[in-house]
Amino acid sequence: MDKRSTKKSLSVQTLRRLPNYLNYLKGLDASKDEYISASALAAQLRLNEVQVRKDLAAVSPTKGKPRAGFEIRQLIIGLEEHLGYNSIDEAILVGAGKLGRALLSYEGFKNAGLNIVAAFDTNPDLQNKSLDGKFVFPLDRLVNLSQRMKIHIGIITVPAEAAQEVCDLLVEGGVLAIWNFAPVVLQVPEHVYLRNENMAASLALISQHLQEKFTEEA
Amino acid sequence: MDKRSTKKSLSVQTLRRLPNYLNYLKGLDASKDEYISASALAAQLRLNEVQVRKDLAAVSPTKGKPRAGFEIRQLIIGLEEHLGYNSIDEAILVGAGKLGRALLSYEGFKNAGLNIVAAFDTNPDLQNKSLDGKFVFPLDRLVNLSQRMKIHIGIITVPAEAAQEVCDLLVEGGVLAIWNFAPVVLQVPEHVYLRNENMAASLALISQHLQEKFTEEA
DNA sequence: TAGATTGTTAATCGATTAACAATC
DNA sequence: TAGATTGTTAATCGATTAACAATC
Repeated sequence: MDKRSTKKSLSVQTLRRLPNYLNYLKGLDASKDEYISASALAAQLRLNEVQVRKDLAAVSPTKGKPRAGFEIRQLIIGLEEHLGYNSIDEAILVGAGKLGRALLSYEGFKNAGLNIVAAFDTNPDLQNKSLDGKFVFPLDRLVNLSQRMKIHIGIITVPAEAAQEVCDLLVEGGVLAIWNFAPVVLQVPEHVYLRNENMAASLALISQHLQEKFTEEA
Repeated sequence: MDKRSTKKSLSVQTLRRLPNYLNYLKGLDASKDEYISASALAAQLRLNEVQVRKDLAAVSPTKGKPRAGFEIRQLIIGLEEHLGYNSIDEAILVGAGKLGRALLSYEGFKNAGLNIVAAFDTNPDLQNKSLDGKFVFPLDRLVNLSQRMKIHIGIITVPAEAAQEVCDLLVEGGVLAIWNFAPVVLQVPEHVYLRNENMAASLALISQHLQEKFTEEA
């Protein structure tokens, strides 16, 4: 049996917390402590203790030890495994504007299991040369290249107006997941997983919070 | 009584959906329909009908009409109000790297009630001139300028290692909310609202989804 | 042993969904 | 009137938190 299939699938909420655990643990001095308790980690990250304990129990390959906590090295391994950092996925990015280029040049993706192999753009000035280390192709090469390279992930960083059209091309190119940074609700077929990075929502949360702060002061 | 204080505060989940409603409604041909039903909107956005109806009821200044639905123009007004698009908040951005510049030049923030008034960076090559329409100051001007301009929001787009230090400066500068793009868990005092834009989590969700797809096929 | 910490079971909470009456 | 749609109340679901026994 494939070992992968034994990996339990985690809730969206849990998965959101994992990168934070990983960042924190990696920031620790490895030579200092071998173990960390769920309680200590919870205090640092301002989370509920039981919640952290359950999360850690779900990802740690080894059990936690009473009185000690969880083995940090094992936790890191488990977290990276569950975050998919070991299985590299290949992606193409469409829209080599400012945001697109920021993503193209972001070094952190490599360690997070994402490899952006090529970029696409309609602007002829950007085409057929490298930009931030990735070759930029014209848009009409997308479907063919994507199919031939069996790309799984498409990243959309084009303006809102162009996003659905690009999305359709990616689907035609056979991608199985789309990471959308454009502020539009895209229509995708059932079998394609759509993940929207929605900054407008973040902004709205900040805005609501500030307004509350002011009204309660008044 | 201040009208603002009558605005009910919405749940995080609801707030996340609002930008999608707004995008969709704004994309409609204004001259075509005056009303839209929660059912129709739900179908378009692949959401539950009752959920959409409740969301719309919460933000629409006018009640929905049986047999017709909600008045689109009113909905747009209500959505923009609840998303905070009418009250402009001023922000400063720290870290004029690729991602920082992408945000500096993003036109959409203006309409979303966010005005980035200045940028800061440690790199002398970038300092004391305009970049993407914003003036870039050296980091040691941050606290003073932020205080004097009574800035409410700080945006962090520096590498992980520098993020906490920048965060502390922003807090000292008196910001009330921090929008953090660096992959670190920041420590902020109680009164400061922290919003993490956590792309690692998005990526993990995509990765988990792809793995499930493959294991269920196998 | 005593006490810190894990792991598990039960209670709580909030969000989603279902059921259905009210309305135009 | 009939039927589509709203609005509301109740049921369900899942995630968080609390309580507590097990363990080293």
